[in-house]
Amino acid sequence: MSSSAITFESPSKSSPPPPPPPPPSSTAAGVTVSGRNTAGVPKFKSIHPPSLAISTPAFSPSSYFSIPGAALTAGDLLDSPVLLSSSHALPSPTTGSFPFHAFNWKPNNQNQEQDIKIEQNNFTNFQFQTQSDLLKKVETSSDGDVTEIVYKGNHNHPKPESTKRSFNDFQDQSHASGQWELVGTPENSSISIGDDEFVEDEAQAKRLKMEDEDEGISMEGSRTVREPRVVIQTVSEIDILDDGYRWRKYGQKVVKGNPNPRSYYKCTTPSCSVRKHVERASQDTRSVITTYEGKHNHDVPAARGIRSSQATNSVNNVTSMTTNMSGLSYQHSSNSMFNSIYESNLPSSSDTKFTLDMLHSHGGFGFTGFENPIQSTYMNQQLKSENMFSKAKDEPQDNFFESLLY
DNA sequence: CGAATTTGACCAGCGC
DNA sequence: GCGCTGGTCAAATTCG
Repeated sequence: MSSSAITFESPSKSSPPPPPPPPPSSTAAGVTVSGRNTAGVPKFKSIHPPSLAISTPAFSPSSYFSIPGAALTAGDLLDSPVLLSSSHALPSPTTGSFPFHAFNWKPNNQNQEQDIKIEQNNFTNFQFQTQSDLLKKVETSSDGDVTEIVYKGNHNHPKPESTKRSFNDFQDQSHASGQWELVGTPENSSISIGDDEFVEDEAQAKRLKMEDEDEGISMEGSRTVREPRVVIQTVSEIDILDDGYRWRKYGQKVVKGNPNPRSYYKCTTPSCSVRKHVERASQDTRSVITTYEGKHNHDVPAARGIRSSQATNSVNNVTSMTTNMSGLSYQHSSNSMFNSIYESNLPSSSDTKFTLDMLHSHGGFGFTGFENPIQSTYMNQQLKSENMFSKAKDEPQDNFFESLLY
């Protein structure tokens, strides 16, 4: 497999409330996975996960997206947990899946679902298409594979209103926000998506960057093979955000650059090697950074003490709530996020549908540990506002959201 | 009493 | 080689 690294640079956050001023090095806020830089583009220094509350404009002024290194093939991208985001490509708060209405895998905007499927088999026509006048630079290898895509410049129009405001509204209501990022499998492409809401957390960002650079090295040199990794940063008063799985704490360590200890957890399911570690951001103790590593080889454990009918009702309730708050519809088709379809109602591409199951089926984004974290943390944040989240730590396996999975 | 947590020790990778 | 650091192990302890 050809190695590739995706560097994704998002603009400074443009949504209210204005974030604290980012450090100078973050004038073009964003993330880097490979640690590479592109001439003419300021090298950003750290990962800036977007708000889970989707207040994040992933793309806008000086958006930057590059795929340096070797050719990017369908397998490269789709065999990785890469999810590309634009200003509209926001993860579903309930599914963790992404509307790809702003990120078009092919120039043809029609029938994107089909396009995505096609792209899984043939990625030679990969293009990044935005809705803005961005300067775009696409580099391809001799065999036609895209090796690098660089976007430079500024939007000459206001950021389209869409889910962002909805999510901001939602965020305001929930009094909680979150950030998440994806860090790909080392053998594949990787991407992080973020904004600079937490740029002030330099120590954390630096550490994350270092980790991501490691990923980049491993990607290009196959130095190490690591499990797919997903980093989720959320604002929460509690450390342990229930993701539906059962975890056993096996260690705790204070790591450099963060006075807050990092806790290490293993999935308690036999033969499942998924691990995660949780820590609070060094300079923003409200932020909980959860890093998942590995891939669950099992379904979410059955909730204790809840009946399926109750769970069903819960699903309906939360789905409805999310829909109303975000303006996005959500179809819950099974207990797996990857079987869910996230459908955007945005006018820009009302017909966009994207199922992570597509990726999952290719063993790429197959990071089942990710499906529930996104879902549960975001939803937990919603419930937090309703004081329904207070039990999460005390009863991490029995919480409301776990029941949603069944 | 089984499960989960705590915590010090140990190990491996890396830089100097 | 040595020290630093992150990650893991496992015995002891606590919890439900």
